[in-house]
Amino acid sequence: MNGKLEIAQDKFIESVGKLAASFGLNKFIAQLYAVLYLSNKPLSLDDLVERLVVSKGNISLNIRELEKWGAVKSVWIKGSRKDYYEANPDIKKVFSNKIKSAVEKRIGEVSNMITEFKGIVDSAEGELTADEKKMAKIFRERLKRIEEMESLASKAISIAEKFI
Amino acid sequence: MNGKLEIAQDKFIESVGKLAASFGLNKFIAQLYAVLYLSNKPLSLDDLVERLVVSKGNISLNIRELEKWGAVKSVWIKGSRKDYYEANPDIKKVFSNKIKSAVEKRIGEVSNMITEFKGIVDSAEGELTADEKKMAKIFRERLKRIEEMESLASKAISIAEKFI
DNA sequence: ATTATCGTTTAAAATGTTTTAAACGATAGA
DNA sequence: TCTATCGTTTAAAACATTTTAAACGATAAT
Repeated sequence: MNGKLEIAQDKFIESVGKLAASFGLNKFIAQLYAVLYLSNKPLSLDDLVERLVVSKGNISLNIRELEKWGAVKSVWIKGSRKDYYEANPDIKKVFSNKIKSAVEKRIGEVSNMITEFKGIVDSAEGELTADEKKMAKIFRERLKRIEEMESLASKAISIAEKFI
Repeated sequence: MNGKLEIAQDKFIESVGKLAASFGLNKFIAQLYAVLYLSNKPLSLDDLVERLVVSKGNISLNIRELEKWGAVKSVWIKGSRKDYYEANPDIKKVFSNKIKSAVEKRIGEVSNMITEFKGIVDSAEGELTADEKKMAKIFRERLKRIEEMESLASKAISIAEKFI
């Protein structure tokens, strides 16, 4: 490959890694996707080892994670025993799917948390002093705000779906 | 405080920590906000040390981070030498501000990255073989997809602003 | 002026995460 | 059947982040 093209690509890969890290994601997994995303042909595990200079095990592990996200799929190449991988080129969809499922999962968790919290507070109501009743009231009011946010997030997801 | 209320609060704090961690954020900083968010009165550093059982330094450090985000502000209490803190109760705004600034920052970074990448690829154009020209073409096409996503994200932010 | 009480800083310890190297099982090819 | 080539697994090493404890400067109280 032409030197400049490789340099350009390396810069890209580096930036993608930093970007992922700044979001608290694993830097390497993003770089792995980046390599496949820029490739004009499916790549094998060994190709990726060579391109990224990391262990085979690492790639194996993270490729499967990318597959789970629908960001990468394996392709069969006639006459080769190796597995080949290619990136889902619809990066917009890859991103939005990931965000959507992440948000949905968390909305569920928050919902459970609130239910549990409310339940305990309600069950305590009978045994509370006047001051504690005030506190319980504050708890309920603050929980309501969280619930509002939750429903807003749900709405946001359904709106976003129409756009993407 | 009534035992059940404290248990309820502890569960809440625990869940908030897990939630934050699952987003790749610092678990403790979220728990710190949670304690203040549920409190009916401003709390001092020492109050927080007692409630969360962590070092003073840790709280000092993370409170300032929360202040940066506009999630917490310090309040002055007459007759006390201590600093007191209270949570911004508008949790919706705290969240959306944080998300907005995070996304905006990253859009800028991606934009720079693309510009740089494009520049290098273009500068190489003259010295490329036929195959490499094909590759450069693919790079440009893939970059265009990222740019589309970028502009979509910008649009999403401005739409979201009207809702929140 | 001296002491006590604050919040902050920081180097080191504790903890958590990622990466590797090596062993392994599965399967294709000889 | 035996060997070579795959991808996967996993325990340990490398690395990164978080937390602490102790020292510190600033300021209030005595």
